[in-house]
Amino acid sequence: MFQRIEAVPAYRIVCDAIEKQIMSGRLGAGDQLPIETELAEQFGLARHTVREGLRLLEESGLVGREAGRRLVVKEPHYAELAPRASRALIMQRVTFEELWEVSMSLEPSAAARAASRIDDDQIAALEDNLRQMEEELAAGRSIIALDVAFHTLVAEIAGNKALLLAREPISQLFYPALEKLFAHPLNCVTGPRRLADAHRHIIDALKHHDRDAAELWMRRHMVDFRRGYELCSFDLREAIAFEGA
Amino acid sequence: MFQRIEAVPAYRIVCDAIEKQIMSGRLGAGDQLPIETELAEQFGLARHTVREGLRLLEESGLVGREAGRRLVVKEPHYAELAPRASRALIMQRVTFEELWEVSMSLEPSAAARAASRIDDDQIAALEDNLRQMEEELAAGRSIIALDVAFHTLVAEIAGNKALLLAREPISQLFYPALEKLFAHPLNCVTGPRRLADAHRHIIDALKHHDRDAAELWMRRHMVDFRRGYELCSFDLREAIAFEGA
DNA sequence: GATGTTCGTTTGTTGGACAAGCGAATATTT
DNA sequence: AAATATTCGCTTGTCCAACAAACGAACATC
Repeated sequence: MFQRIEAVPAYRIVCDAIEKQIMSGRLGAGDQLPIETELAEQFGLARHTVREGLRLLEESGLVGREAGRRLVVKEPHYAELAPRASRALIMQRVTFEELWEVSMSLEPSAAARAASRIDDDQIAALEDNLRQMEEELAAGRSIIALDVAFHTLVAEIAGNKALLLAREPISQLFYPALEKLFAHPLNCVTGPRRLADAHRHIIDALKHHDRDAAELWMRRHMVDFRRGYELCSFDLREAIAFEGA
Repeated sequence: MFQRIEAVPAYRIVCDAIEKQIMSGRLGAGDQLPIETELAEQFGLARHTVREGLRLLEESGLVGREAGRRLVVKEPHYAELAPRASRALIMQRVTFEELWEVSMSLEPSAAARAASRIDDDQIAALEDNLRQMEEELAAGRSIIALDVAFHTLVAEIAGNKALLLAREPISQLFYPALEKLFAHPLNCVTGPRRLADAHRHIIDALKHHDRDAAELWMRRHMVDFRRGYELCSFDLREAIAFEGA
């Protein structure tokens, strides 16, 4: 007969109100928010209550602090949204197989699209990534961060904001998976080598604006990744490990 | 020569500290957090500072309030993470084309996977969704929410947590796109009808555990969606409109 | 022209305080 | 005895008042 009532604390209303101003365009990226005392006065609340609302906004990525100073409205960036999503997936004990399946859908088509749109600067950025990778490889250091960065670069070149946002949390989670893979004796030498070679092929395809080749090599690259995982007898259905830092 | 220094406010340290406890498993989903005064004592901070940290945690979805009472640790759910991501995409003025492209990668493979795993209860849920849709259709009401729900159902049946998280923000944004589409005279009648028919075909394929048919029909369904958009001479590269509520 | 001083502004932090909602225990009524 | 009312303690949400630290700007000094 009556609807469920749930009280909304004032600090949440503050957050929603400011968010609404932002989403409606009355506050745009770069604009400064009024100072806390002024907000408190406008809302008719204590400064502290307003501050709690601002913390909510801050964590949602809509506003940011500029070097300890006044809060400014921001466009949330996929790189800030991703960690939260990654955390959620870890807590839900996502498996390698799940991550791989989604990447298998997204990465090849990202490569294909990137092939159509890539320009010289972007080619240079990819080449640079590969060069650094070769250096680290020669020095016997880890290339995992560079690998994750490479794939993000390709996705950025593809120029699809939805794709970028969708794939980043997943991409980040390959970090621990790759670490595990390259720590295994069966893969610690050939694995990174094959990875760099695949990136070489992908870059070549992108350079020639060859959609099909880019897609194909990306697909092979992903399949190879999974095969390496299986070769080491890792369980594809086991939860991805927690990455400490 | 020296690294950049940036002061970290205490409330953020509080957030990070508690988050670390959660991610390390020392605090698991369902556990209650200590009360605010106790946290303040342990951290050696004022209660208010701790509260601000808790607001950050709250917005990140790691803790939640149970009916105004004590905070409990939660597993962030994709349905809570999605709105933030959707907002980010709207602010970045994501286009229909971008959303469609990603969905074109994700939805068909989700359907294929769902075909392998679907059980009777899930079939019933889909059938129920379609039945409701037919009702709304007959009553001349909007079927948009049911359409979005249908696709989310299929993704849930696919049983891939990473997929679910990746697609939901995008799926949500088709809401305004569909509204625009079905408001157009060219599509307000045939559009919803074709949509329901496609869902019928998809359900049939899923029922028979026919991966290929499910994938094919989902793909056709998506292509049809785009075609409808083009038919109405809508600009695929225009930013998706802001959805008020 | 570079460095130091002063000062107002704004945020981060603290302390103490109180009302309201909730759970549990206890008292009261029928 | 069962249902209802009262009381009480706990915890959160909110408020008020205050101060330290960082910053920007204007000004003074060397």
